[in-house]
Amino acid sequence: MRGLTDAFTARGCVVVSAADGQAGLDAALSAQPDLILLDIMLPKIDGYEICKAVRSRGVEVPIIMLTARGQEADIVRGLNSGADDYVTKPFSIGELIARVNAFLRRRNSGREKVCRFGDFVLDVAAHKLFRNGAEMELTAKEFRLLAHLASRPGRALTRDDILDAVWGSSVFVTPRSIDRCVTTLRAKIELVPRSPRYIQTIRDIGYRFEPD
Amino acid sequence: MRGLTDAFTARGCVVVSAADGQAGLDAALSAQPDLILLDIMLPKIDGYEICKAVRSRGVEVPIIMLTARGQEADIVRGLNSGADDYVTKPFSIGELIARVNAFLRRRNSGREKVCRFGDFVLDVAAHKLFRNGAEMELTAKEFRLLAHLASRPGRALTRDDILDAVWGSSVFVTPRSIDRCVTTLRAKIELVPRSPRYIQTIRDIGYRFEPD
DNA sequence: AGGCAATGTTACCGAATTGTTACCAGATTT
DNA sequence: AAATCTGGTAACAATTCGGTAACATTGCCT
Repeated sequence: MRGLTDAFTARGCVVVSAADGQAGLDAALSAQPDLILLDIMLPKIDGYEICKAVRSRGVEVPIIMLTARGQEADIVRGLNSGADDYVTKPFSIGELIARVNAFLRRRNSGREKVCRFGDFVLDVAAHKLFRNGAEMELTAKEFRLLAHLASRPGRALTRDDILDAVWGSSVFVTPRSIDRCVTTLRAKIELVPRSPRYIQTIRDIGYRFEPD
Repeated sequence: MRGLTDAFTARGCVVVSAADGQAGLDAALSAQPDLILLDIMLPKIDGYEICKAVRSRGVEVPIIMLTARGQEADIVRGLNSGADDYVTKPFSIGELIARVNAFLRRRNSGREKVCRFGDFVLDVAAHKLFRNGAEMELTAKEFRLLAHLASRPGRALTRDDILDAVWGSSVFVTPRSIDRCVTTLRAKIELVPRSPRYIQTIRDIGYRFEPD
């Protein structure tokens, strides 16, 4: 669909297109797009299967299906295989763009890549932490730990959970390594490390990140 | 639209419906729904305005618009005023439900379970207990005990059962440890620990948690 | 190879939690 | 009514847990 590609590139999007189902699936998994437009009628693998395959890999990116068929059963089937929206041909480019925007807007407002707390800004993508606009030095472990805590604000995280996410499930380290990392991290971000405001310890459980 | 209300209540949803735009706007802001179905053609205020009004209050709940009009311009306008999806009449209930599910599925990933009783809120995910909004300090054992009791309200739990769930099947402790923990827990949450309202003892058996 | 920073490990300390024991009161039984 | 049983609870003891300093190790850079 050259027309679609042109329309979106003209709007400043970066478009990756694929000729058939298998190629599209590979592209979806490797290119990590912000949104997927998926035609149902495809050579080799049909759109429903692609959709399921993508979702089964844990990819949660919005998927909008495009199809000539307008039967209710198809729509239901499409949405149930993991699509988020469904547009039937013929559709106008304008409508499609509006729907795409609706998803992108949502994503941008909801899951921002930066995380704010107190007078800190944590930019995960850039791997940087700022306090009042000034960049702070964090070690790799400290950063990952902070990012993981901050990504689940207000939730109690067990030591195992943290170990898994920050150190990786395969490595073996003493659970005390967490404490040590927490100590150094607190020394950098907490005003009073002895009575932490952000990284709270839950005795016998683990830690909890408390924004603001 | 009685048909819609019935269809969703039948599927276990709690439905709040409103007769006109103003009422709907009020309801949307006060009821804090998980999703809004919004008819465009409404008396008093039209759907686009409602949509903008809801969004301008910072409410980010998914909004699906329902309309008889299928013109591209209307669709674009709807999505641009903050709607996430747009369904044109006539539509089938099945399709609508599928679309609703697509949004709710997306939402449900970060669902938190809290447990309310009296003027307490027990937030297991955050590992916190609140009384009238004020956080209370509980020790790990107390918290686990309370969470276990509260997760089986109104049921008689044997000492063995509690020992297993809270202390773990592998550890060996005197059954009296339960009593001690119950005592300290009651001291914190019961108004009159001597005649407990929530944690009742069943002689010769164990305890029972009585919500409200 | 040497130096340096980051990270993991161990040990010790203090504090808080938790288990145990003992004693008491009320209920139940004989 | 006395004996007995069960649970509440206070007091004490033991244990556990997390903070942190000191030391060891790893890996990288020159």
